[in-house]
Amino acid sequence: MTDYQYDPHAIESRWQEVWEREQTWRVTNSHDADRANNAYILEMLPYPSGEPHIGHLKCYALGDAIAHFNRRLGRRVLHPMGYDAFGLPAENHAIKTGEHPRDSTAASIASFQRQFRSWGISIDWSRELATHEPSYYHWTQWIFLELFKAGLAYRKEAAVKWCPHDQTVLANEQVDADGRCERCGHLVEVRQLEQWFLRITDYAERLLGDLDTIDWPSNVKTMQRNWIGRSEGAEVTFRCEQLGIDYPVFTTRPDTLFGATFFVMAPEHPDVMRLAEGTEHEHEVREYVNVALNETNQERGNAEKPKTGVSLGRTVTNPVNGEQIPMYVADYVLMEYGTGAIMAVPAHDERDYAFARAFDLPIRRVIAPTGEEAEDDALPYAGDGVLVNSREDFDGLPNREALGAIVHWLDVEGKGHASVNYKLRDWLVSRQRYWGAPIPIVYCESCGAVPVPEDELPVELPEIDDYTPKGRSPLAAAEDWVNTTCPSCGGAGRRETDTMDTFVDSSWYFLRYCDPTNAHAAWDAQALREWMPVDQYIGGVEHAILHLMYARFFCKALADLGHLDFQEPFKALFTQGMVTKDGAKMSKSRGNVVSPASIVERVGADTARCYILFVGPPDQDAEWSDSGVEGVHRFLSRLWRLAAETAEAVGSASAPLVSDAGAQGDDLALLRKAHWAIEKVSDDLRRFAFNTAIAAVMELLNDCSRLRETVETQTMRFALATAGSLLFPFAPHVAADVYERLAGERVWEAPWPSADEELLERDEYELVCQVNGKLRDRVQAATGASADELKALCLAAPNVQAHVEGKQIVKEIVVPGKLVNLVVR
RNA sequence: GCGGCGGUGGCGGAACGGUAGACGCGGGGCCCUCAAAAGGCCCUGUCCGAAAGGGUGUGUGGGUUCGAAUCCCACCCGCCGCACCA
Repeated sequence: MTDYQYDPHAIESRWQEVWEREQTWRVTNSHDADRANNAYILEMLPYPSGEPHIGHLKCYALGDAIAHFNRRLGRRVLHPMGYDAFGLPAENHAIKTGEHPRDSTAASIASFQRQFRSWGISIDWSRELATHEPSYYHWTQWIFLELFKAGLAYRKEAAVKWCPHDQTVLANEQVDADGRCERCGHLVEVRQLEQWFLRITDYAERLLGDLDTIDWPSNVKTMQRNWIGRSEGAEVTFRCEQLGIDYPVFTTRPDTLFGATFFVMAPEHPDVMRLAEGTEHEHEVREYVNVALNETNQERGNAEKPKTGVSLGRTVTNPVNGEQIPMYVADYVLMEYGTGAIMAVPAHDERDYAFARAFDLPIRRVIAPTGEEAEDDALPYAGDGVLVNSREDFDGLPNREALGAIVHWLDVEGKGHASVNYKLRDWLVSRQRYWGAPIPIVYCESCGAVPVPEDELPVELPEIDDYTPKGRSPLAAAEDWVNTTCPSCGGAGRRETDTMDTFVDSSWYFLRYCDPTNAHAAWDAQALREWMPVDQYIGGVEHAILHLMYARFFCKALADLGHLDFQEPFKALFTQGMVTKDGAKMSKSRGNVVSPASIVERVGADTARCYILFVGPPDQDAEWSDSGVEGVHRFLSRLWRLAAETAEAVGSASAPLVSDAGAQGDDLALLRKAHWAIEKVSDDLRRFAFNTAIAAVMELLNDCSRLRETVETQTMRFALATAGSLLFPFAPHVAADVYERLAGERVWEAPWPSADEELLERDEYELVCQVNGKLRDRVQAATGASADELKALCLAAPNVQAHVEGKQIVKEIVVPGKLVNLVVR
């Protein structure tokens, strides 16, 4: 017999050439196709920087398994690939080296393409896109203008987060908890600047409610809910009589209104200086505000910090009782939440209590605990109870009831109304950077901000020499480009020089894949109907808030504008866990990076892909282990060798594969194992349990090895071909090779195998015999045996007798097909 | 503090309320070999025992059940997200 040696590189390049040449994974749009038989499987598109890392390998190995499984089930599968090519890293690289971002991005994209091919990912390359190409951002700009025309994109001056290092503004979501820039780690400052915003807050309620309609991991949904931060309460108006100004506040506790003893405004509140002006506090207030504004959010956000603030020397009227209560400015009140001003109820709020103690302000209890908590007379008291010290008609009411009654009363009096508040802020999308899609707006002295006409799109990025940010967009230096004519009046105009946040680019790319080469529109509605929404989206949990929220928002906004007929872009989401090494995230600084290229070089793509799926549940973090990789490599080697030897013994692979239920002995046992594996792998694939699916194929192969000498060649042929067929979604090259050798066919053209019921059924099984719930023996039982027969079998088992002897059987549990449990005393 | 997820051998991890530890790694023994590599076979939670077998064992303590890693209650620990959000 020939001495066979598994050679992954030869096998992998051979099959990759076939797939390349025949464009095997290409799908066409077919208008009469049944949507239910189409599947859109999508992994988050990579940001092309340097080379792909292990996380990419995991993501695409995972998605590819799902894509292949769906194809083998007979579905038409859309499985495209693209690149999120705009962004700061390429631009920072350009600042450092002078290399055009387009060139460094192109080099990185080429590296990603090479590696995706070398991994054998089943991509429809005809739909490939990159967000920095004018043919793509043409439509990013078009979407922006659609939003602009609908009033969903607007410009306003606002206190914005500014990164002094990157010299650009950031979205709230791009500032981390320490108040640092997510990209470069520098402390972020607050600046008042004119910026472009997208009105995502209009969609807060729908973004929240529709979470219930999608099949997403609960932790991602929770993160989105937290981020949207909905709270119910009331907006209540407090009037400053001295200046004749109304100050609405948002409160979730209108039931405590009678306990409001002072009023606090955020340092950023535009009226703070006006209020203090001319009072003896003016100077002190000015100093306090200056200090507060220079503090980081983290400093201000520290709950342990003693409360600070300054009196404004004014009062407002508490609308429920007409009391004049003093006004303060304090940094514990945030401008971005609610109205930037609060009513303070020290008796029932910890922060207000701390402030009241520090400033010696009155504390009035308006809720008294009842029942078990009646003993609790400590303040502040945030629990429920009955109203006291309020008004006769409210006193004595349970506070939850009083809340509604008070809001109703305020409404009637015109002093307030029920209200819902959200933490979610509008999305700041303008960036003072070069490497992004230009915002297609022209400013005109007489017409204002004018959209660039559709037939002039795309507004292409001009060539510039200096990418260094100087507090304004580098695009401003391209004078020829900036100076243009107003599309509206034909007079002199200046182009918007800011570019869009790259999250705008990635908020709609999944739509473009459906119709990627359309030169006349972003997409054709019919093309979208064939594929959208995405059946299965796959990516890292780090995008739980930003990307996934923005994409949902785009979908809803575009649907409202009549461009889409669905509300949610991603029906199902799967978030993969990280790949760690030595217990930590891989990073260059730690020096624990494992490059996919080096693994593929050493053991081949099939082993790399299989290992990363085998190591554990894909949604959990996985520790990289070189010896674990070797184990998987041994498994694939054994499979391939045994298949090659068996193929040689069979001679011709053209005969049909047979699994005859009439087989006997070891042949029957091996066939059964094969059918068991079919059942197991199919089931596991449906629930993304790739690790146990691969383990099942390993078990099948172990049986093949063990029974190699004793079974018929045709039995072995069937078992090994089945192993190859089942392994195809995970290790496509070696699986295709094995299957071709044994079955003479292309495995991806063969339907997914189905288990033979007759072979799954056994005429005998191992009956577990328990006494008092403890395993005491196992005996062979016939499949159809009655409960009485099973009980008798169990009683006859020697080790059962030993434990039943001399005792009384008080209960018998018989689970046919499983076990008998005898309860004795 | 609030919310989510998790805790099983030396390690990664399996287990519809029904044989805990599949599969893989690591470890041990053996075969093949002049030798090694590669490959193959067997053993491998723990304690008692020569073995048969028995005890014990899924973070801790209770509970439900004939039977609990799994369900319920309380707690401990770890990870992730949010957090002066009015």
